[in-house]
Amino acid sequence: MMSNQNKIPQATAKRLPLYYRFLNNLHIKGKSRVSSKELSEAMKVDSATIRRDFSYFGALGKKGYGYNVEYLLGFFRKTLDQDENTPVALIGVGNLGTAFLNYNFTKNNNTKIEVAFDADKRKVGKSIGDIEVHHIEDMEQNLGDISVAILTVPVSEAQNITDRLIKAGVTGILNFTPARITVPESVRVHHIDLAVELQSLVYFMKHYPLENEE
Amino acid sequence: MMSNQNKIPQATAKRLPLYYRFLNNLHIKGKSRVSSKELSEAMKVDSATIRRDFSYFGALGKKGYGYNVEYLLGFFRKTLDQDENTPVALIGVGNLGTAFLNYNFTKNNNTKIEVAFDADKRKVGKSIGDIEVHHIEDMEQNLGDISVAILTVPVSEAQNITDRLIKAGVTGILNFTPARITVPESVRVHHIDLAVELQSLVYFMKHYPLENEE
DNA sequence: TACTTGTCGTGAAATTATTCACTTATTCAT
DNA sequence: ATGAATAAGTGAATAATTTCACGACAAGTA
Ligand SMILES: NC(=O)c1ccc[n+]([C@@H]2O[C@H](COP(=O)([O-])OP(=O)(O)OC[C@H]3O[C@@H](n4cnc5c(N)ncnc54)[C@H](O)[C@@H]3O)[C@@H](O)[C@H]2O)c1
Ligand SMILES: NC(=O)c1ccc[n+]([C@@H]2O[C@H](COP(=O)([O-])OP(=O)(O)OC[C@H]3O[C@@H](n4cnc5c(N)ncnc54)[C@H](O)[C@@H]3O)[C@@H](O)[C@H]2O)c1
Repeated sequence: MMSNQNKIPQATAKRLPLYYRFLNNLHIKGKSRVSSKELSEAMKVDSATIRRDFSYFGALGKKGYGYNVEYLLGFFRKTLDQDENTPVALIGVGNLGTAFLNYNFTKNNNTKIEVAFDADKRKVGKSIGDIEVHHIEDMEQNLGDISVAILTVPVSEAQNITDRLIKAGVTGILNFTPARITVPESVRVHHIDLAVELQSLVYFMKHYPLENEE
Repeated sequence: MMSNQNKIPQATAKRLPLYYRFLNNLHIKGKSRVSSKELSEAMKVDSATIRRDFSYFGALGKKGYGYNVEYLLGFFRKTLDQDENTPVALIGVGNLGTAFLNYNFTKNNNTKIEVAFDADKRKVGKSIGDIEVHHIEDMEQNLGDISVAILTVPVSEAQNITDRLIKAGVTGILNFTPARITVPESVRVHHIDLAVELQSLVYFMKHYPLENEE
């Protein structure tokens, strides 16, 4: 079962949480049946890609019928380990960090920020979105066994904090700073570079003109 | 005046703003020469990929020497149209929207949020990060000829606001809502789905141990 | 000058991802 | 029951991207 899991293409794996959320929404709306075509229109992913993605996990649907929403949802809940909660730490309670604390990824989601750190004493001791802000100096004492961190500190602090996080046992970092941080092979980093995203959107608009109106 | 054939691969185009920012930083630091290997280590992009990416624009380097930082930077400045400013509108001045307004993508960047809209009268009339917040009802009157929008409204409003943006002439949207919005062929949407990013990081940590990607 | 070193640019190979298009199982209407 | 419609699952084709690995050439050195 586990060796099978490793065979799933990364591109597929990245879409799984999206599938899960849409199925959950369909389930909440009371829909019991759905086709790859419907999913395709809702999620803007080609229907063949959806069928292909699902097929890596076996035959989850029925020919001529489609997919049973509840069954599929249950399958993905297990696959995405939605039953165990994953605690997350947030470092840097500034503009972005505060936004994340207030939002806290609560809906359809097993991830939750459980602790936050900042270097600014005016922020320490406060609670934002029910999460207490600790001083960064006490990070190691307050991390517990959390292995996932969201990094929203100034770029100049990014590598230094990263090193400390890794020493403290963190193995996954969602990095919002523009720094391309250096980590050992055993640590996974996903970069979300908002300035790059905006610039690249503008570049595509200018250089890859799209068809006009359907 | 623009857009030669779609010669440049999309994967390459997405990395261009990253290259630009790093070159700019090197230039500021007074570095005049750089190799693909150095760039690779700093940006965590394979050196062959960097050379390949650059080569789509011609022979920008010198064998045995590397790249001249100033020349390369100037080249990408033109390529990325860094000399013309691109005004951006932000819709939804909530947690995320406020963070973006305060930050405003100012450094090394030709994009700037110039106007913001919200439905909440308590927010209208205020200025955040020097950007005035207008009422969403007056959006069309205050958009001017802005063609890029950042969407940070509640998911339930996403499609409705999108339709209005497009009618008002917007052709590019950076969508932070979980909604997969429907747009005509002529409009480009980049989705940044933060909950999906976090969940997918966790999935990769659990199922792809000891490998690094991106 | 001649030799050594460094590094680009790029064909070719490898890998990864998407899409086509067809077979087959199932449902549904009559 | 029967036939038409539907839609999954998938082999094969195609497309996109990355990576290998090497020839060529500039720069530095003695
Ligand atoms: N806000 C945005 O819209 C935006 C957009 C793109 C990128 N970013 C990046 O995200 C990061 C955060 O941005 P922001 O706007 O929230 O910045 P911010 O300055 O508002 O917040 C940074 C926070 O980190 C804290 N901090 C500083 N040093 C620290 C340390 N050593 N340990 C712990 N906390 C420390 C500060 O006290 C502050 O609260 C930055 O790297 C920025 O470049 C932000
Ligand atoms: N904040 C996060 O960390 C986070 C993370 C992931 C996704 N998101 C998504 O980003 C979006 C914004 O999140 P947020 O936390 O900033 O939400 P928020 O509720 O804090 O902000 C939404 C803002 O939009 C305004 N608004 C409501 N209806 C509007 C309308 N019709 N026109 C204009 N403005 C309108 C509200 O007044 C509010 O100020 C949401 O769709 C959310 O799902 C946010």
